[in-house]
Amino acid sequence: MVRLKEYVAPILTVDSVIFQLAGDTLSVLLIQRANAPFKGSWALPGGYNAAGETTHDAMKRILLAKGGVKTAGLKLVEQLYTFDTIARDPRGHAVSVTYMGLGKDIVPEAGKNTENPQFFPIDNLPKLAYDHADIIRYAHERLQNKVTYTNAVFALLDEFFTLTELQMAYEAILCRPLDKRNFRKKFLSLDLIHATSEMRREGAHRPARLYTFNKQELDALSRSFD
Amino acid sequence: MVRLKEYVAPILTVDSVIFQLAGDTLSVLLIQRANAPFKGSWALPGGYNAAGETTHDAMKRILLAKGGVKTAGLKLVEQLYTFDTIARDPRGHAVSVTYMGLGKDIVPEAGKNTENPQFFPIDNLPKLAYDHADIIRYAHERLQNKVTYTNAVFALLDEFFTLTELQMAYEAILCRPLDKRNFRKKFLSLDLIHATSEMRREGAHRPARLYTFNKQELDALSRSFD
DNA sequence: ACAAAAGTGTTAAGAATACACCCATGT
DNA sequence: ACATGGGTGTATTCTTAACACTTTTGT
Repeated sequence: MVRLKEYVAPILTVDSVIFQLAGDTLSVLLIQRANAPFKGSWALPGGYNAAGETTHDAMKRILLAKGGVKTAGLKLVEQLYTFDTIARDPRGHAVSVTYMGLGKDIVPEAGKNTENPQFFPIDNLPKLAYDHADIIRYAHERLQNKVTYTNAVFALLDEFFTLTELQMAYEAILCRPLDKRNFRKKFLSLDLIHATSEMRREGAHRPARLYTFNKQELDALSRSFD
Repeated sequence: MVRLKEYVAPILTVDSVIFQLAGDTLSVLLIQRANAPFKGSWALPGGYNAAGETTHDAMKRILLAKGGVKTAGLKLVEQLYTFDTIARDPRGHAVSVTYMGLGKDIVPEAGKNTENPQFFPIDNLPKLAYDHADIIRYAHERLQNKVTYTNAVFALLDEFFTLTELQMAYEAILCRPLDKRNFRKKFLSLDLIHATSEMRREGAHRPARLYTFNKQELDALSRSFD
């Protein structure tokens, strides 16, 4: 058993995978590291979690400082997994708690400590520092699962959206085409969304009805989608 | 941004939820705390994770030291979630990485530092220290999900088992009765198990055919069970 | 012969899949 | 009038759910 007097805690870090839809592709927020190690490399926004700060608070602080993104602008934040096989720091063993965040129209704002935050399409990522490519893959899988048994997509869409936008979101996340008629029939039968009286008209074609989610919070589906 | 020279890591701890089937009920390994805080209370086996040790190694070490259980005897170990809202330690903020372990016929062995490890039926737990009741609830939910989309039950059964035992395992985990004929039809159609030529005879009734899993490792189902 | 658990099939309802044309608008 | 994306229905297959009796053994 570890004696308390000898106890030295491992380094604790937090990394965030922030997703949003850019047009019809899923994209991830990356920063370009300002410091060693991996200085200049692209990486997930992450940093040290000091004593007295919850991992979620650390995530908020670091995301704003390095990524220029306010957590309040995310519609869903969820803890993913804790990775501890990486030697993140020259001082030794580090443990990284990872979070996934979802939002819409996120614009990273440059600040004193931001490290060139940019969104990259998930299927066209630059070479990444650490094991961040693995973390993103893990987050993507989690998101794919999440949208099949919950209403989590709401967090990637505007409050009001068309069924085509909804379908495009699913296609971007699941990386495969879906049948339009079946998609609509099924999704409407799930009782997660309802039509509004509003239409959106844009371009030389029939206007689209706008829908909205019954709840802007995470909700489990009665039966799994797709 | 945190200056490295000022950086003090939070305390890192690891807690394990070890499940096994006792007869036809799911049970959890608990220990009776030997030290403050919560001295004398029942709790999950858990302890400090020192620098230089992965959380998984810490879990193994602590489970053996306090719980008298060798991790090698578990058929499946999986990280659950990282909790950091608890004030586990008088010295301040602590972060706890939790693991779930599944096994069969686990017998905790008393040792120098074991703290009276015992299995308790999940529906009849004593009052627990910390937020451990929440952690167990979380683990149980995860297990319920896991057995519906993977072959994870294998880790709670012997290598050879009867279909009745398999069904009883599912009923214990899901906490509801299942239809015998539908259960067998469905499970056999999933291609996870196969019949052996062996039968088990016990008691004054027809002997039961023994089955075995095709793989003794985690495998995703083609379609979700139940 | 009886008690006890093992084993087995059918039907009906619901869900998933495959698939092609008309509609409303702007230019 | 035409180009563009929005919107809609049906038939088939597969999956789920409900349900009760016969078989094999030990005593």
